[in-house]
Amino acid sequence: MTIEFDNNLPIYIQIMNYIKGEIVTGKLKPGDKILSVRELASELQINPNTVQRTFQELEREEIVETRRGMGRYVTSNEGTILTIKKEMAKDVLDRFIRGMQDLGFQGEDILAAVAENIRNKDKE
Amino acid sequence: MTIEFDNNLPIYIQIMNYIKGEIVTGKLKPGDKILSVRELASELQINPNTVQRTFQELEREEIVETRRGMGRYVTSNEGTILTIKKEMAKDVLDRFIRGMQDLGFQGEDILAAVAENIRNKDKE
Amino acid sequence: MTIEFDNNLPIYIQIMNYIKGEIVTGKLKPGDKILSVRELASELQINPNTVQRTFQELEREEIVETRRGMGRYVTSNEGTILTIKKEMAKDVLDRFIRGMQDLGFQGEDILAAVAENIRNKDKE
Amino acid sequence: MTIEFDNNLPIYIQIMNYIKGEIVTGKLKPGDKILSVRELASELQINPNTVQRTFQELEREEIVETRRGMGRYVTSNEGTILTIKKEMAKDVLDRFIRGMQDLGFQGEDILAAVAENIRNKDKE
DNA sequence: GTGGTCTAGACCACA
DNA sequence: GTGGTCTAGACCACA
Repeated sequence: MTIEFDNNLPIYIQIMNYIKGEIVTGKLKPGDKILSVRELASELQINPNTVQRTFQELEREEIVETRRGMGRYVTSNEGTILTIKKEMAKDVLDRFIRGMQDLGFQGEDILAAVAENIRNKDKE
Repeated sequence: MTIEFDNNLPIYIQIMNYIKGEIVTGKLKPGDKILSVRELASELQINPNTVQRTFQELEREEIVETRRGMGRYVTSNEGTILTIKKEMAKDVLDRFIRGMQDLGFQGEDILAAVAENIRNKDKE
Repeated sequence: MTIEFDNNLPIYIQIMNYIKGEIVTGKLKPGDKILSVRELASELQINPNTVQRTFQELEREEIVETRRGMGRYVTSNEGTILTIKKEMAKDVLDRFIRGMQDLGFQGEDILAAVAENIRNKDKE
Repeated sequence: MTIEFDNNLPIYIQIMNYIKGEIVTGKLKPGDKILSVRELASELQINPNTVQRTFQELEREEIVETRRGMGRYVTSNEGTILTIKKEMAKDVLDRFIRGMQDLGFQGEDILAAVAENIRNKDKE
């Protein structure tokens, strides 16, 4: 497991996004055990405080739960996971549309740009 | 001129984006004079130093030029403007595609989501 | 560490040049930790904001890197350092040659002037 | 007459250097009449105040003199011109040597760099 | 502790 | 008037 950190975003947010991605795409399944703070910190070479904060936030969103003395687990509540996935997707999409509109692109232009981008990615 | 500031991004970045948007969409044209540091600061109700920083960054991107003692102007180089517009669009688009892929969406799903979003926006 | 400030150049530029000199001459080595903003500010008796600006510029030139919450470090990329050293030397040299030519000195005269200057310095 | 202005140096200094260069290299001779403030300002497309300041400084250095109602002239005192030429050359040279030393170059290295630079310029 | 941002306000060089 | 620099000091996010 490696994450390429981007200097503009707090590390704890980047780890959060990474873990949420794993859960939302099913690579981490409901009920799966998660690495401990220490394990994750040493694997990513970052400060345990930072990992701690990541988990706090994930718990606040109820996508991760702590079982006393047994560690942390992906929530078993699949509804929560689906909701978060939808929220994240809406967020990404809205930010995109707004960004393109700020640059002066209209509806059809935007769609065309996405279509072209995807076609190019497929060719690679 | 008003900007709704978003707490997550530094103010000077938000003003930058706003001005770049104005230039890139042609609302500010090549060679146009830009508000002075003091004018913009008082209009936006923020500190002149913050505006100063905005302009410095815009200048570094060569989308704005300073003429000593005479104020700042949108670059007359239309090529620079076009380049920046393309960079910004690519950035927005790539970030979007990556974001959707991280959530487990594939090419066609992404396109469909954009299409639906645009159709809904049109109805509003 | 002391720098004699020259009134003609902004302080933050002078500190930049000083630090770049330390790096380029190997007194500060790749990967070395740099004084923090607060430390350097108190040592040089100048405002932390001014030091902050120095570091920002050094970072933009990629000769210094920030590790969040951990301080700043000389880049580990020795290529970058070498490139900057060459750029700086070219700059100093070109400025010199141009200056002498503007005064009406030709190639051999310039060389002779340098040779004499160096010989005199050696005697001191 | 055109000067490529460099954004880092005040315009009035750049014009000063230009005129001093003309005098010191003999393109403007002792006793020659100099363009008026208005003429020079319109030719260079700059503010007359700026030209005015240039001339003030040149007069302070006694390399230019005003004759009441007749305009400004290059000093007829050739000694003054020679002195200024020497001062300027010393300045350029000292700045150069110091710059190279700050980059870690020693006497012979510096001489070699100059020699090479001149040889290359000759080839062009 | 460390850097990043921002305000408030001053002073200066330049045009 | 216009931009550039600097000080003083605050507050916050991050590690």
